[in-house]
Amino acid sequence: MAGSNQRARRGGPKRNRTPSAWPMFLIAHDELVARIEEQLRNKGLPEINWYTVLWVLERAPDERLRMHELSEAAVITRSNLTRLVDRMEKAGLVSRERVSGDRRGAYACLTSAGRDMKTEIWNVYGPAIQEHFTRHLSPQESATLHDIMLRLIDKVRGSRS
Amino acid sequence: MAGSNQRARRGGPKRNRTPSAWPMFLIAHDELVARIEEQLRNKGLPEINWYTVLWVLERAPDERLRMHELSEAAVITRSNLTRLVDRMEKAGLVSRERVSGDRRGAYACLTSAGRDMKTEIWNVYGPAIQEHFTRHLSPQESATLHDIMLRLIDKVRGSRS
DNA sequence: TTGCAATAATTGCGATTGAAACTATATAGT
DNA sequence: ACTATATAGTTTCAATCGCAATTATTGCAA
Repeated sequence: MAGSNQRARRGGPKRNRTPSAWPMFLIAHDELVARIEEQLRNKGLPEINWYTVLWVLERAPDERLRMHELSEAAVITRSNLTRLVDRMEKAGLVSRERVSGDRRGAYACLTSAGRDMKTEIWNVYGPAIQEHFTRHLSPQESATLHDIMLRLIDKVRGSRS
Repeated sequence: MAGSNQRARRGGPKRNRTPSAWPMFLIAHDELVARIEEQLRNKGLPEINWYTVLWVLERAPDERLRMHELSEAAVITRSNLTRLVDRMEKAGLVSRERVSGDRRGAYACLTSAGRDMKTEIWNVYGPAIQEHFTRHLSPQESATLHDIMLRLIDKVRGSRS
């Protein structure tokens, strides 16, 4: 393999490797989520997952979804969703209802308190996203970021099945 | 407020809002991390945090760092780091040493088993990052993503102090 | 030198997570 | 109809997390 060196740089400055975006991606995620959840907590509001569940349910036909559908739509594992819905039910934001025709199943249904809470969370969450995320991106960058994330999601999902 | 409508679209198709990149960012993170940690687990290797700690320590002068420095460099809260180092110490990958001149302090020091483990993890982690992340980005996109994440980190940190 | 705020690290505790096991019901193949 | 297999949802258990409180030490200022 002698001679296979690409552009030997004897004694020259170190080659500039393109820095990997991966570690920055991890750090940005952790810090943004930590900061935004801190802001929610400071206002006595629950965590992001609660908002996600409420958001998904509000858009669902009849504002209700089977547990497994909600699990998939909200990207929360089955067992975590069971417990999350337990807590949210205890807080009166959702209710469970039986499914006619499939006695294994359960619906998670949005309550009106849940609808209100969704708004209340958004009043803090929305501006927080704006302040810490959207605000610092050009429309161009937002679009690129969106595309990239979508592609990564698509690929990683494809690699499982 | 009558007349304040911007571009009324009576009966036309819904307006195209630019989709927010935020939810995709959250989902991409969760799915990528879940998938990559699954691959690590499948080979009997520990989670990403362990790698981060080993990586940071290896680059530190004398392969050791004060707990609070390591905490900052690895972006792990103080209390979580204490317990993470407990586990890693139990596994023989790092050791704690007293600090001369400050009896409150402790160093976390990389052991040779830790150095080996870092390599072993990287042999799976590196390719996994490539497979699920880097591989799907053009060099251009990687650079953009890196810049954006760096900027977001910078801004969110500035907003705390 | 004494007292008081700041710093380093750890710990306690309740909440949340992940993975595997479990229960109940539904569906398919024979 | 009968067994096997798949699906829905929950539960268990151990591991991890976030936060506030705690312990020990240091540095500073009166």
